[in-house]
Amino acid sequence: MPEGHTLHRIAGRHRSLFAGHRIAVSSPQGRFAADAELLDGRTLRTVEAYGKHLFYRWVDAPNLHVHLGLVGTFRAFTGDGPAPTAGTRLAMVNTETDPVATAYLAGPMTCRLVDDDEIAAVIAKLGPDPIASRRGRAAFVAGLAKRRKPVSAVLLDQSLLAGIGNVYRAELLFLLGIHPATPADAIDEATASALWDLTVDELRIGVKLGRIVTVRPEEIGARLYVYKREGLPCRRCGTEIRIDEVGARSTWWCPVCQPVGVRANNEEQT
DNA sequence: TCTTTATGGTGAG
DNA sequence: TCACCCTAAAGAT
Repeated sequence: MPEGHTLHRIAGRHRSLFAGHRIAVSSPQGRFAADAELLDGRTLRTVEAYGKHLFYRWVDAPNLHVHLGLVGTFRAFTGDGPAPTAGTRLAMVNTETDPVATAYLAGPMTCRLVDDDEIAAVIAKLGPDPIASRRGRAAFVAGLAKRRKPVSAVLLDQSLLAGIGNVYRAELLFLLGIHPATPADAIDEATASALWDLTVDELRIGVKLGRIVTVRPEEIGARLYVYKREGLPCRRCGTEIRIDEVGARSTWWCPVCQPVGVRANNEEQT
């Protein structure tokens, strides 16, 4: 499910399954039916991911912009896949390859046709995507220094950094020993820089593994340090993990490993 | 068979 | 800050 790593995984998979082929496009649910007709039978040129957004570029047809939101899912199959569910907004089928390839999109927040300018406008509102490019550290560090809100809230701001979601924000702050309520502008430059570097590394691990795994060294069955672990012992110090609301969303932290204050644990820097 | 929950974002007030 | 959108899987009954 969707943080930045998921979208880049989907883009890569869909490029390999569909790009360069004529694609049968339909809307089993019906809500995208009129637009699907404009894409049906067209050749998909490529698929791009930026932050949590997906862009499908076609030959002689408008671009498709998809954002999964909280509940959206994109499932892909090769060979005989299942029939689409009733909620399938968009179905793409490539019969030009053997085995055939199918993708079903359900529950997206956004599924619309756009022109190139609209894609540019979407990207212009986003901060650097650490998966798309390692460049962006300076902009991120400068952006943090300008914001007074708690760093845990700021990390979800896609205009500062595109692709981080609720899991990564909790895990990244744990790894650096930063209390979630720390004002963003109270974080020193070295720590902010380390936060960017760690974000790049963790998101890329997520793309590679296909899921968010921050625990190191990898323990059997353990993927995350704090996310959704309230009341359970911290994997490093045994203290009960806490949960609180930040910006209307839950976040989790260890009160010992992430003390109030600005002291960062820079052991993650190598 | 319900009810709940979710890794997200927008727009109204 | 809150209501709301969207679907599917997991959990409760």
